Amino acid sequence: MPKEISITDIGADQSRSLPQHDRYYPQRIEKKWFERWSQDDSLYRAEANSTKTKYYVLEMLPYPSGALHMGHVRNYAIGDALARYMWMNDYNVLHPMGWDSFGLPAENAAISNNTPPREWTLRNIANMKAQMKRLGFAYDWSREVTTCLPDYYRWNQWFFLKLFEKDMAYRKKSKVNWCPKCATVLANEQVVGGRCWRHEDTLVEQRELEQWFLRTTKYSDELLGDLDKLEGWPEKVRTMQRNWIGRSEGTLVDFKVDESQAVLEEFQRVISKHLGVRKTEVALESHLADALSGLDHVERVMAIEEAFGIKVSEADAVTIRELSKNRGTISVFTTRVDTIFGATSVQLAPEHPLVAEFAVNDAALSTKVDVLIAEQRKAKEIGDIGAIEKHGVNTGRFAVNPYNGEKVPIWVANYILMDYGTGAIMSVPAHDERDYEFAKKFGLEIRQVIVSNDDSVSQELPFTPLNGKLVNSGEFGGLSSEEAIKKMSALAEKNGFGKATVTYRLKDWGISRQRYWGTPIPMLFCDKDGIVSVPESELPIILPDNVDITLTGGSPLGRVPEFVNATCPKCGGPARRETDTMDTFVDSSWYFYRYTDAHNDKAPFDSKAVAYWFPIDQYIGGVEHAILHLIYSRFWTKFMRDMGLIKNDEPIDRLFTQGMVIKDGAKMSKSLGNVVSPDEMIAQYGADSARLYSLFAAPPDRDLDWQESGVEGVFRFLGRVYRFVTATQQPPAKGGYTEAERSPSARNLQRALHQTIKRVSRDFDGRWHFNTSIAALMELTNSLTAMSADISSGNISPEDLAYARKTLVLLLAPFAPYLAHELWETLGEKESLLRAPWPKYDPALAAEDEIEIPVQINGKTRGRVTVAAGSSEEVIREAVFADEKIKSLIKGKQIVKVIIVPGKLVNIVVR
RNA sequence: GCCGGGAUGGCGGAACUGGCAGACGCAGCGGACUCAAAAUCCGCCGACCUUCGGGUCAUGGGGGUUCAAGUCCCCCUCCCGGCACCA
Repeated sequence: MPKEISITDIGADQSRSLPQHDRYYPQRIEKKWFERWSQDDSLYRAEANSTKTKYYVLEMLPYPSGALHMGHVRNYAIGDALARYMWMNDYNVLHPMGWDSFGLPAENAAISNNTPPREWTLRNIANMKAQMKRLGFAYDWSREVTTCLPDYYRWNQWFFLKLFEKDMAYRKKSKVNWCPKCATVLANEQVVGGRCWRHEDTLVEQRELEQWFLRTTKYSDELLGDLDKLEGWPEKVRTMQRNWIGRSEGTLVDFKVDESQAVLEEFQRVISKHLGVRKTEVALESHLADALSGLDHVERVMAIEEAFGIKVSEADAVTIRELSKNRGTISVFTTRVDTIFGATSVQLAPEHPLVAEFAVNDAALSTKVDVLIAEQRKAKEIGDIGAIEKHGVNTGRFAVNPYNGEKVPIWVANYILMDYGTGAIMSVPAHDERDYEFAKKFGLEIRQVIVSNDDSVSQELPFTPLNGKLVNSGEFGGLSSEEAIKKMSALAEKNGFGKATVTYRLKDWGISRQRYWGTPIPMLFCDKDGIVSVPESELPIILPDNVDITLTGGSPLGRVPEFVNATCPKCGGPARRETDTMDTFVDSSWYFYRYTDAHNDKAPFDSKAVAYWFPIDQYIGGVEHAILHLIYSRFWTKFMRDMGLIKNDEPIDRLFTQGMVIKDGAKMSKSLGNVVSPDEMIAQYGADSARLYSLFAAPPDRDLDWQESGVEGVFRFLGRVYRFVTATQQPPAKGGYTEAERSPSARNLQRALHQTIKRVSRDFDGRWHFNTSIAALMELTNSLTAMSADISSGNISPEDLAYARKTLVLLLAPFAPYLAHELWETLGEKESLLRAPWPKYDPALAAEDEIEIPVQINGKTRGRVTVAAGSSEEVIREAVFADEKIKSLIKGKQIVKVIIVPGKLVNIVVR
């Protein structure tokens, strides 16, 4: 059963044993309100049919690892403060929470503790939910989403069927990333520097597997273009997504493979063998070579036999036939087609299919290519493909540059990537640094075809800028690079040897996982009908319990015959179920839509509910999801829109990424042993202090350096607030104050309150620097405490004091809800604090009566004068020149200039 | 290499649009209360000089713009994060 946090455990605090009436005693207060909220949390619920403006605030749902850590507390404290602030500003707030509860840790726990994943996960959820409640987070639990339960994952399956229907999900055999520790495939997004995103020490391997893919690339352009619209997102995240999508405009150019040279060489070999001389001694006269190139291979063999009086063996004839085959074209992708007259070779990735063909009859080439492949793999494994030294092999074949008919050698090189572009490039050493380096090393020709328009610019090779003009480029000579790119692309398209195109780094999303604890993919394999989808009416395909989990031997579900064996819905014959499960990022790609209608069993959600709540007004979470979750969920949104299910193009209007929680210079982690448990914090200082400190110690977007002693500080602050509200003496009633009659002390009080209202509200509405909001509340509390003499002497009316107490409590409510609720009740307020109106800022009351203006002489502060607020330049000038100190300082000097910034400062420039 | 973010006291951090650098908090020092401690309250708290009035220097380094620069411009160093032989 779930282990609820025992509240009585928490209250045991022996060191502080003073009478409780004048002491802040969080354990007592928090216990009381915890119990009340446990009985009734209806105020945390979003309202149905509300006339208020909606506000959807969401924190990223956690993986139920077992217990909350301070990073969670910080994340949720930010969201909770915002939710409470919006409630107090009369919005209809949706603030839900759920569990991203499929995933590998549950399987690992199953193996090491012999606990079924389901049980382990649900127990963790119960524990973490109790912690969240203990921390006082105001979630609408009636909408809780748990992704590992069938009422949720059935809709993953439903979506998969829709994706399959629309040809947005497909099955393909391909090279995939494999993490040996996870014993499963990883998406490209889950590989970080060649290593598994979960296992920093584990290198990802490449395996060839049949996988389900989602066509994320269909939305490449939209995913990229719409980033410009997401103005409420951090620039950093948008940039990371732009880089990830990696759009680049360029030109595809087809180079025809020319075999005549290789054929000639083969003839040389054959002839030299027969004549018993070295290959180089066989001179093929050029006319013969030309003649050969026009013949088919049989005619070639006959021609050679006749000319040299030899008999070509059957085996050699076969080789010649192979070499004579037209091997088609090599398509290269380039962003600089303007440099193509400088292309002096074509370079293929070692794993390019053509390379294997070339190597079939060339053992030497094959061996060399294997070395290149090995080098490339190794580099990928270290995670630094740039670190390997450039290496290449000449295939002896040639390709024809379609722009000038020139034959250039075809090489294979270890720095060419198969998975970008076409896996082949044209090499232009004069105008590309990498090609230059390669050409130098292997003695390839370097031919400059772009020159600078500007003589003052250094033209040292490689000359790469785009602002030159073409030379040695036939009909294109003299054009600027930009013009040339357009014209040359157009020519390629017209003549059918290429076209302008766009290439992306983004790949389709491989979602198959060879694991147990995930959503079963609702597909069947039938010997007769092939791949068949499960009929919608049969959903959900339930993930079976009692499965033997091991990390070897493929998908655990494959060992459950009751699961695997099914009936083909088309032919009624036997069929085999897909035993892979879905990537857990599928779960989190649309969970926030489910919150709008969490109990719908007819559809993933009601479109009307989504139309009302979406987009999410404010999403809050760690920057580590900048690519993964945030790109998948944008994709999912676009797909659902195209299905007609929703209207919004993007799921999230504003995104906030909070910093990490650091301790002793490192990210808090179990392995480093520097974790601070929220439970300990709560036990010692209370939930309010834990929350408040996580907001106070640093601006939310920066990393937070956790210092135990800092918590002590906010705890003391809460104690001062508690004492001010509960223990300050009620002043004697004088009654009948008008605004004009207010004592200076009372004016000061009003001013302090309204200045604080302004500062705290500003932080919520703008930049979210809650550390300064809390500092403002501390300053307010300090000045209220300092006014105690004024209060007890009756200089402040009971009404003003009551307003001060009430305002302080209201301003504190988003940050320290337990104490605020307690004090609110102490003040005799009947209305719920969560719906009490946020204090309104009155500029007139916040205004200063008098201000002190610093007076600088030549930019250095030398004195100050006090004038009425809002004084004109003239008044200030008079006050400054009447000041004795200033007078003596400028005596005998020539005044060059007097700068007066009303309300700010005065600067007198003297000589 | 490219992109994004940083660098301010012993520490975490303030300083909104160029206008008193160091708010607020921690730690430290001194004091009050107390038999004592805890708790609480008050004062001091960047460096150097000082005739105790004040003065000089200080926001990673160097230059510049300006009456005035932590803030704007140019150059450089270092740190964090992301991407990276992407053709």
